[in-house]
Amino acid sequence: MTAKRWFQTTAIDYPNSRPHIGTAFEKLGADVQARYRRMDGYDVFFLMGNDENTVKVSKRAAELGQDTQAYCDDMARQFQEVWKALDISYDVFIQTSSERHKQCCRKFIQRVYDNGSIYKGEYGGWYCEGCEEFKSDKDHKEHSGLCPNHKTPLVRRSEPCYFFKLSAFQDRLLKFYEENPDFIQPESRRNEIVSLIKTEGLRDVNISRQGEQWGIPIPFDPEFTIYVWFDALLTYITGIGYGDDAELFAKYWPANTHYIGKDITRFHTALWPAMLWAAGEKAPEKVFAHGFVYRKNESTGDVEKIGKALGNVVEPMEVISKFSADAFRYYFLRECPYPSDGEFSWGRFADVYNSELANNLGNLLSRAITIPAKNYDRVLDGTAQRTPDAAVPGLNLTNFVAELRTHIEACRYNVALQMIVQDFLTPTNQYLETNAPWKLVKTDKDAAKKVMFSAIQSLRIASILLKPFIPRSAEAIYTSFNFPKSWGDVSYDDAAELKAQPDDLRVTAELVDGKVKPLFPRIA
RNA sequence: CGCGGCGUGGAGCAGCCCGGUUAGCUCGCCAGGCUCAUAACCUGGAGGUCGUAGGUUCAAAUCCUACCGCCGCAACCA
Repeated sequence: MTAKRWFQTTAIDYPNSRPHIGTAFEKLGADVQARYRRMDGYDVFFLMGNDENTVKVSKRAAELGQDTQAYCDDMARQFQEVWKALDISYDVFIQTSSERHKQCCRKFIQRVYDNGSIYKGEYGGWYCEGCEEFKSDKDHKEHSGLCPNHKTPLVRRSEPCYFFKLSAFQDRLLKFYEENPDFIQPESRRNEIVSLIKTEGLRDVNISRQGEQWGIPIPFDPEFTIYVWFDALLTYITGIGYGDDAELFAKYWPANTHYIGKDITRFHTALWPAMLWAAGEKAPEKVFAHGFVYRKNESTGDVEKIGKALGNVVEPMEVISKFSADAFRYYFLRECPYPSDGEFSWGRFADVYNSELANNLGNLLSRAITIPAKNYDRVLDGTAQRTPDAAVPGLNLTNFVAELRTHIEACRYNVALQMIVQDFLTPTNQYLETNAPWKLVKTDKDAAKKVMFSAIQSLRIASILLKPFIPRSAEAIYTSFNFPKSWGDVSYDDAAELKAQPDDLRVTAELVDGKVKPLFPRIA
């Protein structure tokens, strides 16, 4: 019984440098979706990986005097170390240099060849004899026909190669976009691709390289290797058993969503479906192109693209080790809209962290734990079997959760988090302020108890709503009290109603001298 | 005329598609309250000719036109 399955992927990364915060942003957004779907009972398969069969990678390894495979394996280890530190809940991590991937690739390309969508031709381009490689038309234009490295004239050169008949799929693609308006998300990206294809059209693409040692040899002509893009996209199906596990493949394909960066939208929305069709497979259901994270230069105020050239790379580990994985997750998910672009600066990071995580959420938890601990010896007796009053009475919880779901499913994580904070957590703090249980307890201990019972119910709901975003902290909140349902089983629907529980509500959090350890210590 | 996005109080954003109460939110700033809590929390306040110029309309941040400025993509930069 697999009523609901959910197969999602992120783009696979070039391992020629360690992941930076922009790379992590993509994985984060995908991870929230995976966690959210799991809470909803989906059988989730989340695939990630590294794209290793490129000349750049073998060159980088050579620079370091390392064996290419050993270099790739080490980078794969380092990437996964970062993803694990960020609590990215992937199920499988594919290295394209793995033998399994290569074998499945060969099967795929052979099938496309047999189906007549690959032909041999000549590729012409601007070649630098010093670099021994082709330069792009852009390089040619920008450097007035000279090699950017050698400053020598580029020469026109052509060599035999294999082309994929992408142009043959143009009409089918346009029709597909029309019939599946959600295929490319967000909408702005869809418009971009559609107009691009309509105005410029699609050309056949060179999918081979000649005379390379590193890469996957083409089965029907081993003199050539498969061009990285053709091979990289195939990760999405070789990772779920294409070519060697028909059952697994049938279960998960077509993918529900590919999460990618906006720069590679055309590969995923034009080349990829066409490749699949050429091999007799279905296109994926959706491609979500997220925005980029830029770096705000704190001294000049300029917004810069992240890159080694500018020396402004921030590594995820730098943030994680200084603060926490959840702090990292929260900042990017709350501050940077996934469908468009966002910015990072340490100053802004501290602002968001302090105001929302420390002051609003963290402090609320501290208040909710300390008052029962001090005045009721941790136990709110008489609350068993009773349904608490709403701490946020004006809010229709059912509608609220439904609206949050809509935002999460559309990857508007920033909007969802804003709603949780502004429409739920802040009002809960206001509720405490209005009812002042610390004062009320002196005159009416039972009334004060009811207030706390309601406030703590808000924390139960908030922790569930926050679970996909900041899993560890959400768990810490939930397990600070004896809520009956086990943390692993909670779903978003559990947040949609105020719930009674069999036992009296009790504070189970660990206390030191009657105090809780702050969930998010303020950044000074 | 390559494609796309953006320009709203000091900073960051929402609102615009489907024009109409005192233009909303977060941070910062100022004043007050509270003291359970992580110098946290709550209330109030100052601060905006909604890029510019026209147009449509009883009415425009919201629709139309032109212009200015910033940014991204342009088929191996997440």
